[in-house]
Amino acid sequence: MKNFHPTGNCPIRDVLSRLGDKWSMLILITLNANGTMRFSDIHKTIDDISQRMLTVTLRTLETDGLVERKVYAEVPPRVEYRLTEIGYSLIPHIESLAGWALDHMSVILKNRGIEA
Amino acid sequence: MKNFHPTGNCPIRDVLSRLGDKWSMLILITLNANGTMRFSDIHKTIDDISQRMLTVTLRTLETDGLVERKVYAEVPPRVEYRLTEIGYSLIPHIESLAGWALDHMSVILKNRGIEA
DNA sequence: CGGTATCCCTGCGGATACTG
DNA sequence: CAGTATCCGCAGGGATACCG
Repeated sequence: MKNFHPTGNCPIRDVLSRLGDKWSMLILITLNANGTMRFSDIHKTIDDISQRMLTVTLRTLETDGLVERKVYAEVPPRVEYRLTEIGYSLIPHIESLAGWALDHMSVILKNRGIEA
Repeated sequence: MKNFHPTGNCPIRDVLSRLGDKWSMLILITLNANGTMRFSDIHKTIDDISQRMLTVTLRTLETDGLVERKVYAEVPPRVEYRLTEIGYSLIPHIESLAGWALDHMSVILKNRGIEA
């Protein structure tokens, strides 16, 4: 019987659990689609995210090394975000997942509808 | 500026948010690796999931049409689970994501370590 | 502009006990 | 064996207000 947590904690689960939060993937593909973006640009593009969660999620992505944060010493301040190499390498996999979702969501949503 | 929620709610987000929960992907790849499995088999394979969450997650996957549930009228009861076609079609994308995680987790975990 | 700080609430998911 | 039912804690995340 094959399992996926060989012994102790599984680092794959750990890494993937981060991407499974509400905003990470969306921010990543947004940065990929638009290149370097300012904080306010991301916020305008994903307009239903709270300022707090945008900051928190970006910080996590930065910590993990998926996003690079660049602060310019100007007034008013300017902060730019872009994908790192490793962040960029993740994009195809997210896109493929999104592609699958796009292909199958109509069926899935229909399936859910029957529950009513 | 490209965004990913054209108007109103985005169904892609909706579908993906289900997979983003704690157990769905793990159950799917477990079923894929082992074929048809009984409830207790899945539980033994993923031994740190609670009985409740295994039931709940399996029901959701069944509702979405990713997993098929087959009950045998026996005593003691036997219930078998297997991937549906659509569930099976998702596997490669999960595997590719897991592969990426496996490739990059050492760097990511190291990056996180610096925060201490 | 790009954040922090604070408060608070929802709901995911764990623990435990019971059942057909 | 394969579930339900119930209770409950906690973390994710929203709203609001304030700051350099």
